[in-house]
Amino acid sequence: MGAMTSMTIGTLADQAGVSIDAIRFYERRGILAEPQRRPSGYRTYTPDDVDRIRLVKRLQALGFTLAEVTDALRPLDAGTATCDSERWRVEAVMARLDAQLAELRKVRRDVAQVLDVCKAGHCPHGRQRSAKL
Amino acid sequence: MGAMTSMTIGTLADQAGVSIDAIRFYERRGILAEPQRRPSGYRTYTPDDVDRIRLVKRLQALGFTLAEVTDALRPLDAGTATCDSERWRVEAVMARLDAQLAELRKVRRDVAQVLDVCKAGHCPHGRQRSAKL
DNA sequence: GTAAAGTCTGGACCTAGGTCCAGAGTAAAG
DNA sequence: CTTTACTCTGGACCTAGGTCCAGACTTTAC
Repeated sequence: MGAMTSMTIGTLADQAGVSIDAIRFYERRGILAEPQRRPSGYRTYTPDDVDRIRLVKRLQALGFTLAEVTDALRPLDAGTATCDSERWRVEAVMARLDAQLAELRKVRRDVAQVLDVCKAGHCPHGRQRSAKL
Repeated sequence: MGAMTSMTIGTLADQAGVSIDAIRFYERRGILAEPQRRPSGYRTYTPDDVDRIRLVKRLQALGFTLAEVTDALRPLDAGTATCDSERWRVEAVMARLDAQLAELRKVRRDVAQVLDVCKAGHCPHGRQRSAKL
């Protein structure tokens, strides 16, 4: 007998830190696969779904749209696709993450500079001070 | 006489890489200050406005909402505030950038791992493979 | 001086990503 | 069993961030 840890939508929502409505919304959008149902019609989920949603939220927080997340996650789905045929998607995500990392570092550097000027007492006020950003 | 490089909204839009409508929208939202006007009513802008919009777009791309950007940029505006009184906003931005940097690195590491498994030929298929993410 | 291109205001409309019912059935606790 | 807590479906509604008119005026190019 397997681990058998299956949960209802409310529990999943709590564990993943999203709303019940959001979960049903993700299902409609295809971000989450159609879940198993009890005879009553109640959806049932596994702990994997918690991880899935958490990952979605992480990518989303980094600026990915839900459509992009769906694409990015496709290699992890449906056994029909092979790793070779879908790997490029993951690689695309990596490329994007790297680009974002670079941009983030640049912005950070620029903002740090503003802060330095500020600390040094040369308050960059007036409408012409943002030239360096 | 000053540099006198002033431009119309269309030029600003081109240079900053956004639409004319977006600029007027930013103005309504207070992200951009009310610009000078010609007697005709035409808005006129300076190169500083190009930089301002570019910065807004950069922060936005990193996941900041327009409201947050407005807050973050307040220290750069209106001469009434002093550097000391507004510096915390810039520091808040820095904190957020650092947090994002950390998160980005983590996600990157996780995604890289998926890719490794993939390359090693152990295709992580089926609905239970995302456990490590 | 006239035509073409640009700008003005104001409001309607759009997509993404959700939230919030209502009305009805299901599950769990006492 | 009854009460209380969940969940179901479907559709209306919401915010953010813009886009897209229409009708009228301004500027630029010829």
